[in-house]
Amino acid sequence: MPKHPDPARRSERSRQAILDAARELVSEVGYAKVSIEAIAARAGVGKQTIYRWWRSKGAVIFDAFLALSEADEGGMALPDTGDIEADLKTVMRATVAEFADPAFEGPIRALTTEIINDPGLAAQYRERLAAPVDEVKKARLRSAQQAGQLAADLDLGVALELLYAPLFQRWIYRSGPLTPDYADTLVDLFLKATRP
Amino acid sequence: MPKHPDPARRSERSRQAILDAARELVSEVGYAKVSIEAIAARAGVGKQTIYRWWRSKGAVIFDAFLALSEADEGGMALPDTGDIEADLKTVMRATVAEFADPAFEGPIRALTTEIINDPGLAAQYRERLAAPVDEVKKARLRSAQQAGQLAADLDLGVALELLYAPLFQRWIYRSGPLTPDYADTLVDLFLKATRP
Amino acid sequence: MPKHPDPARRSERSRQAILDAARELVSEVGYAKVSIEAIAARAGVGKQTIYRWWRSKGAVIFDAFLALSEADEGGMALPDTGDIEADLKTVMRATVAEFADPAFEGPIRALTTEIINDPGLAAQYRERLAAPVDEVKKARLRSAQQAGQLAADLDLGVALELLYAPLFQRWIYRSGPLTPDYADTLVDLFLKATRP
Amino acid sequence: MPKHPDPARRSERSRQAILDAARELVSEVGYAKVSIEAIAARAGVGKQTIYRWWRSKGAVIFDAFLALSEADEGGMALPDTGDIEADLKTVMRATVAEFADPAFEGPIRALTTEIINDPGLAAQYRERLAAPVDEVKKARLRSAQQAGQLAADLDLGVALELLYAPLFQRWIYRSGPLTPDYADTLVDLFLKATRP
DNA sequence: CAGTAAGCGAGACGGTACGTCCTGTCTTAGT
DNA sequence: ACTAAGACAGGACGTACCGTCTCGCTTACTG
Repeated sequence: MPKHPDPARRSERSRQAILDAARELVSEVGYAKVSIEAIAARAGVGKQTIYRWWRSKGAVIFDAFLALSEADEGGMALPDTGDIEADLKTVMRATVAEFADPAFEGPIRALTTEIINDPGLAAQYRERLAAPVDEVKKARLRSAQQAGQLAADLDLGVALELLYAPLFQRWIYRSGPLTPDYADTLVDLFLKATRP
Repeated sequence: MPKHPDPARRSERSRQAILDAARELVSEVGYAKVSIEAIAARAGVGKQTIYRWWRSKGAVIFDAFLALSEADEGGMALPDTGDIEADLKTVMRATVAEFADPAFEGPIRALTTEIINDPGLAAQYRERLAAPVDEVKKARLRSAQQAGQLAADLDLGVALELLYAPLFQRWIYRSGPLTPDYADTLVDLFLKATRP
Repeated sequence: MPKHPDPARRSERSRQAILDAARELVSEVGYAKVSIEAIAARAGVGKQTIYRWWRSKGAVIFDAFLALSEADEGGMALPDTGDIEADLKTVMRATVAEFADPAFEGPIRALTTEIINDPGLAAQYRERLAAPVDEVKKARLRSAQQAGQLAADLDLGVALELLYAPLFQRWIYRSGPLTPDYADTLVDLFLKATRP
Repeated sequence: MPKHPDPARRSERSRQAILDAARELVSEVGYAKVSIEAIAARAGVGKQTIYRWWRSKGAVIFDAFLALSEADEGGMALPDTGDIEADLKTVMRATVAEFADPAFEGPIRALTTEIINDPGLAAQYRERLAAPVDEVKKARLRSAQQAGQLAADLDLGVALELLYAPLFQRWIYRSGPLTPDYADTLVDLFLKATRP
């Protein structure tokens, strides 16, 4: 049985220093070149303190960004003008812009890399990062559904996949440009596929 | 000026030994734990010989799997019974099964990891692995298009994304089961989105 | 002012457990590989309890063996048949045998290592371990002196050095065999050097 | 079978840098506080290069001092005025002074520590450091023997032990002062024990 | 006879060093 | 010229301990 340290004795100051250092280092040198040694040194912390509480470099960095995103969780909401097409295009154009933003690239590619190879991290990602965001998106779709703009029997989970996955895949493989036009195209196809 | 080695003098025997060793090691210990040293040792080759011809571990392993897949490139074709729905469901169910196959997992996740972080590898992937396969798929869609089963103005590249990306995303994030039903659902949505 | 803990409150049970654990560990893994952490763990004791009462690993282990040897201090006496040559040969042969005993080796080499590098430990060694034993030996020599078998002006401390140091040095450097013959040779030389 | 690296490929420049760094560090911070990491850093050498050629810190430092002492091996000779008592007193007083010299202490205590616990090192010490020196001393004794000043059947190895070991033991245990008088006393006892 | 201060087991902490592994470069011999 | 072999400087790995530092708990003295 793996022994877990007692969380009650955990030093909050060290935890914060580690997460901060991890974030800084990732943005300075890139995910791949971050080492646990460097995080420990930057945080002014013994390496053991990292190994005591995280299983891997990926887990630390994941936590670092998780903590970041959980901070600004509150004020998330999608526009709801009643016009589902207009609203989705607004949102998808914003998403496309976000994916095209170079500052966004590094950490997210790194994160995705880790998630691909670590099922545990994937589960955490889904539950703590993706799920809350998806829930907000589903709320907007549900509203449209009740307004009769989307098929009543539409599975909203699958719907989100249909809408977002093409964009995601194109971003991963860099297999095409991420433009507002592309966002519109995806919304058009999505609406055609999901209308009553 | 970087000196490029003379490809004419390249030892074919060493090249093969390296690619074989790379393939074996990936399946034995997993992508992350494969090292260039280990490949060299297994192949009975000097490390320099690897560094001379490849830029990174990722490039070697990519080449190793590329060579493998280029071997059986010839006989690829999709069913064309005239019934686009049936044909797509057949293909998508097969694809779903392939993604769910554990033997398929390791190497592909590793490959995807590399592709995410290396634009050069991504380009190679698209051109040498994805493009030929996509062409075959597009041929089937074009046939349906000409039969009036799909919208005439449909962009086939986008179409492929719409069809396959949801599956791909679900596989990456392990965010849902990969079942025949799911394949059917995707085909249904796809056909609804793309019909004339 | 360095604060000294109050010896009155010292837990005898912990003290014993620590000394026992130290002894066990030394004989199990050898002096060099014993750590204070291991002693504490084995003794079921907090590390601080060791640091509170001892200055170093060496001090603990020294104490452990000291306690051991002080236990059987009583019944020590050298043979006195009146024949100093025979008596010394008996004793020296026994000493040679003791040094050649593998079970004796490990701890004593370890102890000597510590003593060489720690003057404080050396002093303790001389006063608490060597002195009592030397006193017994000197008593026998004094008896011989009074019987006119040894020079009246012989310094008994130097005499003991002359008798035992060659053996000790040979043992340290492993520079020659430790045999009964060797013991006899040393006694012969000693007696020649010290007779009236 | 332990694999030994090929000595032919060994870098002489690295070897020298390591031995120099080892010597410097020992005299700067003392044997116990020297680490292999520090030697490597000071020498501008990878740790692996040290581990490749030496088994332990002790072995490196031993080699460092060995190399040093082998440098000035040539001009060693003991005085031979024909008066063995005067000559030995000269030599022993010098030896006593050497042992009492604080600059001499550190490294030699450290060396002795290592030798005690490592039979391999002890063998090297005897063969490469002690033996040549002992040979010179034996030569002087042999000369006295031939002049009829020492017993003809005296074993010169044992003789050296008788002469030097008491001093050595007193130095190790710090069990008495190292003075010229003490040197004289030892010579007197030695000559009494070994005269014809 | 409570109150309090010590010693105690436990173990997290900032650190240092360990010995191993691998990287990418360089050198030597052998085709 | 290219190769197999492998030494090299460098640096990160994950582990083991160091000696210090809280934590609550128990125990024994004291007011």
